[in-house]
Amino acid sequence: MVPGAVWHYDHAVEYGERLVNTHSCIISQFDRIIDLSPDEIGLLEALERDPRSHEEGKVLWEHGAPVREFHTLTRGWACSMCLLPGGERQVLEVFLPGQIMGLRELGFPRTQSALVALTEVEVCPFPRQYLVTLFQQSARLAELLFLLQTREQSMLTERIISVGRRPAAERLAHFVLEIKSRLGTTSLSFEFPLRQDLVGDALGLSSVHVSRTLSQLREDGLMCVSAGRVEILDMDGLIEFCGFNRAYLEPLINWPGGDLPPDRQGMTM
Amino acid sequence: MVPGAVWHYDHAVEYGERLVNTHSCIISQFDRIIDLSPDEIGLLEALERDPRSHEEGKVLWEHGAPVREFHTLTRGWACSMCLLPGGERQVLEVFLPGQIMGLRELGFPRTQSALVALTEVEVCPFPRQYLVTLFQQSARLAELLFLLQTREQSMLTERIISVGRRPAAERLAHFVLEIKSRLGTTSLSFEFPLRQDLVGDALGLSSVHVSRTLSQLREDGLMCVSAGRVEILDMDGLIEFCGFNRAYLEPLINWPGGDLPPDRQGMTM
DNA sequence: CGCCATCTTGAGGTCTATCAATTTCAGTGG
DNA sequence: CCACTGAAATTGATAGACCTCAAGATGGCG
Repeated sequence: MVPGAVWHYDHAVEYGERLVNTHSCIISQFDRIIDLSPDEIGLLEALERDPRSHEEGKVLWEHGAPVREFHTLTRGWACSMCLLPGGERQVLEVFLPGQIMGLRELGFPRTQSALVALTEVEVCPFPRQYLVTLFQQSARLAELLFLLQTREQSMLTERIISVGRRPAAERLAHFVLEIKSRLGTTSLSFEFPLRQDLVGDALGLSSVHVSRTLSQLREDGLMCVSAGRVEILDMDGLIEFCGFNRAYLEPLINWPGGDLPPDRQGMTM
Repeated sequence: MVPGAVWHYDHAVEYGERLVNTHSCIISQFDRIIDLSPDEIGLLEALERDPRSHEEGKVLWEHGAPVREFHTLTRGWACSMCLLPGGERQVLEVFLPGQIMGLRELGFPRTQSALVALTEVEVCPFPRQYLVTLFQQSARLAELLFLLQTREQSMLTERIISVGRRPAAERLAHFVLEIKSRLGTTSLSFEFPLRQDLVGDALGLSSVHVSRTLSQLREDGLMCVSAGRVEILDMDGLIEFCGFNRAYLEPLINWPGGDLPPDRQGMTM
């Protein structure tokens, strides 16, 4: 980490259950992957220069809208979703603070999915063209964005595995463990503001079956999801139960810092 | 297109049913998205300098192997897949000629999935480090790679929609139409060298159910999949039936060529 | 001709969806 | 403080989609 950049990080405050940096949510995410120069930090700061609040349910863009801007998420939860002709929904991505939302849309003239706030959120819009600027001004940031997208992609492939091949209970367990891992919390109890119908739409299940299956997981002493919170009752049991391996959430640290790290792909949390 | 680059394209030959460029498979793909300079073409040519043939079934890398190199696919079909503890498989991506395989792995020290040849293939390996070089030497190529990844990502999200919310018949129809669109063939009959168990593993179905459902689609006069070929019997009917919209396969043309194109997101093929 | 992989077909069972009724609970106003 | 309200969650009953197991058909290939 660059010494001159330290001041960016020293105002972190306990915010709910997550350590949120008052200056830059994005940078603290990125900086875990590569060491950022002051110039690079300057470029990234432009990504969250314009904070705006929206209430739960706000549609930041519709499916099929022209792709004009992206948003960084600095507070709250959001998701991308599609509506099918028959009225079914499919949730594609769940966004947590520190993420840039909508990078996937960059390659298209019109959005491939809707973007919706799941809680009250704070987002910072920035124009599409700024990303092009960023690519031109810093090859390392281009790499960084690319790496972040590989992580997004791995979350999508892991979802395909869940929906394609895991039974409902394992799907739910895996989903919750992914969220926990992404939140970076070590606590066995954390906020989880997703309603059951939304979880169902993320995992290809009906809300009724989500309810039943969560009851089952509770009776089995694995986890308890209710009232906007998750309580992990048996961490090891859960990991074992759904075969969770957090490797797919861990892009390279200090890239491209040379050698491959030793095999860290354990089942540990 | 740059005049000096024309010679790269004038040796295209009819190869089976697809137009394959004898000089560079990759470049002809990329060049549809942005105009490439001679320098950029030179950089890209390094990606297919070292062609090698492999037989059907060859494992190019195992799940969990160190990420040391990527492969461009210049002939044949391949796929990425995961094996689950219970022995189930999930096919994640199907690769066709002209694609760089494994970019998704760049962000990780070890591969997140296996890479397997589905037919006899010709692939060109190149070292991981070369991508970093490429990012440093050309911001436009970095952008281009990023755009290609947004397309990969959209194929993954579309698969999530299929597996999560579409019944088996629509899943199969959508999958076949995606392949047809990606092959770029206008013919209603084309090669399709995927066995039914593999299709099932891509779509979260059992091979038995794939067989039954394909029979159904044949009886309904929509399409006929057999003996390594697809015959589309009723193109409009198929598109209507599964709600196929090829927009997610069409990244920006001549990016960043300025204005957004008019709404091309029709249901046309 | 026989062998093997692949595909097909049948029967029965499991998982999940759907529909509908009930409960819970936070918010609201009397 | 308590009834009223509406969204969300739970529960029960039934139906349907898909899976598994197993037997038979098909077709390429030595």
